[in-house]
Amino acid sequence: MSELLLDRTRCSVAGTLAVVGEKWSLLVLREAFLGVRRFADFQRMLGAPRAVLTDRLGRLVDEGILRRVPYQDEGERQRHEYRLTRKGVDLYPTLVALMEWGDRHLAGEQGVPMELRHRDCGAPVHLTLTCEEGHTLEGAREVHPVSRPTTGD
Amino acid sequence: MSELLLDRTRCSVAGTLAVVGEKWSLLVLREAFLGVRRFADFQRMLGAPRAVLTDRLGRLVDEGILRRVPYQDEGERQRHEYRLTRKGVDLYPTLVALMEWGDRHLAGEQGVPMELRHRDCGAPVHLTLTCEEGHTLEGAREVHPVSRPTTGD
DNA sequence: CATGCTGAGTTCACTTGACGAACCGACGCG
DNA sequence: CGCGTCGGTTCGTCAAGTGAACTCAGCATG
Repeated sequence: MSELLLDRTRCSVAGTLAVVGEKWSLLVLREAFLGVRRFADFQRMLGAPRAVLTDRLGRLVDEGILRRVPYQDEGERQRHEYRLTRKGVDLYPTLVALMEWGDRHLAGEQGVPMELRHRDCGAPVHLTLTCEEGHTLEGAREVHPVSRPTTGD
Repeated sequence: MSELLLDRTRCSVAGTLAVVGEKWSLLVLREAFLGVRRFADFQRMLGAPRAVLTDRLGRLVDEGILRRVPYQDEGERQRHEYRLTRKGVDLYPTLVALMEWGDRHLAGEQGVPMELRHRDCGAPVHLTLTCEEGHTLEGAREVHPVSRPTTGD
């Protein structure tokens, strides 16, 4: 029960959602992981309103999740494209987690829309909970949350 | 480049976000994983407007992620509490993924607010990408997405 | 040189959603 | 009976998302 009394204002879940929890943000990132880089392509793939897309891309750049990189096609003026930074690439497990849940609980009779394979061996890839001792955990019941309020003082 | 032309309307990321992507939904679930079950406790921990909380809880129940369970304290009338279903528990990796990203990229000088430990051995728990051959992947670069459009017909 | 096209935005009117405070109704209690 | 609590609902306001129209730079075309 003591867990219920913890301060959760600094919770990292809330923090992350404050950064990427707005509508379209995670879908923009999904596209980025699938190789989309240009404004028009994001727009075409997502169908999001342009104003929202402008805002989300700008915000993700501000947060250091995407970076704007200039490029110039032949016979075209210079434009810029959006690429994942390290910080952005680190969001990959979040997208995989969302995808796996949808695959398990929302996929219709057509099966899952997309599979992730290990580039080296071709085997399907999954997210697993593991501890630093090397054990594989089956689920949330085997995890014990420990609060660390203001450690170090 | 062919990836760019895939149909992504059935994408599981989008599907999952349609279910739990609204504001507060994932924070409600965070609280549920930390043991919160009652309306008033959700409200107190989150500070969300009551109308929104009513809506989100109802929606999560409709989606089969939470279920309403009647209970009765001594000297109290019967009420009901909200508990995670199997489908809800399966969202745990999503929350862990969000938390780990926040821990890595948003934690200030106070360190991370909460740690997850293996209940059995006490070691810190992390999400890892693994393939069915048992390899541990370092990140998104080692994953190859394979579309499976309308398999089976 | 005027015209048009394209990518990337911006502006605008409209609808939807979030917010916070007030109100409601069932129930147990003194 | 009046009071307090829990779990909601209602309401006015304000922020956010939506889609269509407009803008603007620069290359290309006639």
